[in-house]
Amino acid sequence: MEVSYDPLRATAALENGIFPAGCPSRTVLDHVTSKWGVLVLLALSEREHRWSELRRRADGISEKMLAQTLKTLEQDGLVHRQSQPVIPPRVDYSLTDSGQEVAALLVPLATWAFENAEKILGNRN
Amino acid sequence: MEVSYDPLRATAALENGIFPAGCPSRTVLDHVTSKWGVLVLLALSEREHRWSELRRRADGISEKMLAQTLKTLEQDGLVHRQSQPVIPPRVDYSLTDSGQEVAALLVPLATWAFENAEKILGNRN
DNA sequence: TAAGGTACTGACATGGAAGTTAGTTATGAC
DNA sequence: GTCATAACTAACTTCCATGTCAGTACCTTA
Repeated sequence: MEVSYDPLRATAALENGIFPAGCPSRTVLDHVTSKWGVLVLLALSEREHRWSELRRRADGISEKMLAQTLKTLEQDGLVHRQSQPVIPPRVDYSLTDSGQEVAALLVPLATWAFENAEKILGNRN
Repeated sequence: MEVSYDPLRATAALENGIFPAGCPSRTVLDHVTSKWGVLVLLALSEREHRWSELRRRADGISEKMLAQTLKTLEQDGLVHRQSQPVIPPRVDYSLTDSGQEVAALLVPLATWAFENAEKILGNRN
């Protein structure tokens, strides 16, 4: 998968007023940068996960929030849900092509946060 | 400015359990991916802005939220605040080096959101 | 026989994020 | 003399994201 990024179009997009309030890009941005959305996308960027694995990987998430987050991302076409009719139930979640695109952009961001966390929060004292 | 990104360290960071709950990276990530934080960083990635300019650029933001967001980003050492002792007051905000680093990662994300918003929210019907 | 894993859903509660309104400071414009 | 402006702060309120708890269906293991 290749993530294409044309700086000219980027500039055009951000040029005047950035995103007006209520514009769809805001909604999308909110979904993918949401507290739990980021973590789920990051986990899935590595490999497919099943429900219970995600629950452990996104440390601290409640079941309700995991369900909600996955539903949103699935509706957005970023996450693919595949349930197998077995007992006990087994559901696998993976990224769609679009999902892979965002995840690829999210990973460097998370890495940056991880590497700079100390320095940044250190300023605070 | 060059943003260095070493995929090996990235993998190490994300390898086990991603970010544990309550870990500082989560806080940092929350700051830079917050609803208004993203918009402010994007605006400043272009050029220095004064308060009232940011207020217009981050369409829909309240004064309270702008103040709060800027204060957080300033404490994090991502945004530099320079006030001039003139009447009426004039305060300019710009990115620090760290700020430029994150902003550089945020721009492609925002661009992606902008370009894919229609497609993504279109799924929804 | 009862306890536990799996993938959920729904009702209810709450805390923190966000909005609203008003006030401040000092000056220049009318 | 009073209105506007710029960049805020503080108090109060509202609302939504999130948490908590309970329940479901079916099977496996102890």
